Order: sequence, then C-alpha cells, then structure tokens
Amino acid sequence: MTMVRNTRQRQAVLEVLRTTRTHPDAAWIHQAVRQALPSISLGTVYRTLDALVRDGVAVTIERAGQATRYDFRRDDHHHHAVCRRCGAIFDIEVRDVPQLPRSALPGGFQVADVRLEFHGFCLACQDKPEPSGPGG
Amino acid sequence: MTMVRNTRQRQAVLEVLRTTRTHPDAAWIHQAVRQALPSISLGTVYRTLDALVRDGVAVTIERAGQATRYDFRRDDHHHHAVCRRCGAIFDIEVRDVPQLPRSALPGGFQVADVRLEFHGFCLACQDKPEPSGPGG
DNA sequence: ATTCGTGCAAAGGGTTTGCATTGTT
DNA sequence: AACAATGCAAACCCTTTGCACGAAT
Repeated sequence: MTMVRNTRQRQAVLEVLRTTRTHPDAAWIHQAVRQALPSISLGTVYRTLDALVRDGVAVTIERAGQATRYDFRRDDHHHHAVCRRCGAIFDIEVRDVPQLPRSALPGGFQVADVRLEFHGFCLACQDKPEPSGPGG
Repeated sequence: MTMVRNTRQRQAVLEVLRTTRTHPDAAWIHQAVRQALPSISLGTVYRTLDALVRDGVAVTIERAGQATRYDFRRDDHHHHAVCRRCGAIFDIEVRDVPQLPRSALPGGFQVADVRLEFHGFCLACQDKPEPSGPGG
C-alpha cells in the first residue's frame, strides 16, 4: 500500500506552511524551510508540496507565468482575490459556496477542491500604468 | 491613448477562439490560426491572447505546470470543472455566482473576472492509478 | 534489509522579450 | 510619417526528472 514516510523534510515543509499566513511560492517556502533544515533541496520542497496538495492538506493558487502559490487548508472555508498586476492574494471569507449547483457537474465528477477566485486589481494597483507591451 | 490596431493576426486569433468550443492552449491556437495565416508566430499568438484577456474578451484556466487554456467569453456565464489527472475541462452553467458576497473583498478591489472552478477527477480518470512519484 | 525519499544538477516546457522589420492608422 | 504589431529566436523562469545515496520502516 501507499507508504508515506514521515521524514524531517516533510514535517519541516508542513510546519512552514502551517505557520505562514501569506500565500508563498515554492522558492519562498524553500528558503523558510532552510532555516530549520539547511540542506533541503528545492526539488524536495516541490515534491512535498505536490504530496500535500494531493492529500488535501494544501491548495494552490495558480497564475500563468507566475510561480504557483500555496495555501495551507484550514478549517475555515476561505477563498481568494488575486491582483492581476502585483500578484497580491487576499483571503475572502465565503460560506455560501457549498450551495453552488454541483448538480451541473459532469456525471461522476469527483470534486477535490472548489476554488472561487476574484481576479482583478487591488486598490494600490489601480492607478499604476499598464505594464504594457514591447515599447515599454 | 491606447491604440489597438486591427491586424490580420488579431482577427485570426479572435476568429479561432470564437469558433472553438473546447478550451485550447496557445500552441493549439497557434496551429489553428496558421491555417489561415501560415506565417503567424507563437509569440504573436501569446501577445494577442494576453490582449484579449486584458480586454475581457477571453478568460484563462490555469494549472501549475500545464499550458494555460483559453476560453472565449460568451454571454452565458459558465464556469469550469477541471480534471486533475487528464486536464479535461468541462463547462458548467452557474448563474448564482453574482450573488456571492463580494462585500468580503478587500477595499477598493476592482473585479475583472470571477472564476468558480471545481477541481477533481472526471469519471474516466477515477479508476486510473496515481501517476505517482520517482519510483514510477 | 527493503525501498521510499532526498540532493544534486541537468533537462524540460511554457511564456516572455529584444530587436529589426512590417504594416496600420 | 509615426509607431504599434510582428517574426524570429534566444532568454527566462518555474517545475520536473534521473540517478546514486541516505534514511525511515
């Protein structure tokens, strides 16, 4: 059967995730874990995070061309607002999501994670000029 | 001011998006557009898609390590179910999203796109074994 | 003792970007 | 004529992977 070993690396990554209230990416987590476990590699961090996501312990927030951000899944069911410009991620308390019409899901679809994401522009970024094309 | 030029490339990409009911990635769109405009480059496809997303004409579905999928935004407000294993994307009709508590958003946050995504496993993938770690 | 997990480093793949050129306005 | 958009190809960055070694069970 599946043997998930309780390694120091796994514990350390989980601990960092647990005690972090921001939404860090793998590199940030790697640096943080290094403080307790200097020799841990980035590859192991990725592998551990993958496992945590598979196990439902963590969820991801993904943006094209950006590093995946990880979020420890607490009992509160919160969701996210994501700033398109600066990438800031805000937690939003939403309790109504379970009411959403899952009946519309394709037959037999097994839901592992419901994501409600508001994408847009945070207050601080609304006045900033577009980080536009080649011209600059 | 913003000068969005109406180039052949832009029209062709838009046309492909408009007439495609699946959720293609940039490479697929590139190949499709090539049939009408053989010389178009992948870079231009990316730039055009970015612009269409900025303009709200298209939306993205993003998965870590996977190519971004694009979806032409029709008037119906549908959302997506994403299979974690095979990457299949299913459309879901959901009309209740506007009722969701935007009041919980951070002050001044300007919403450009509301995404409701059900991540999990489609029927066809539920029996498949895990594509697990290094061991195979 | 077994075998999964790790570290390392290279490879992989999607996306972006600089620059000269083309083509819209 | 002006300058945004394109094509090309290299660069970027995040993520994955092969392999030999180390460590948990």
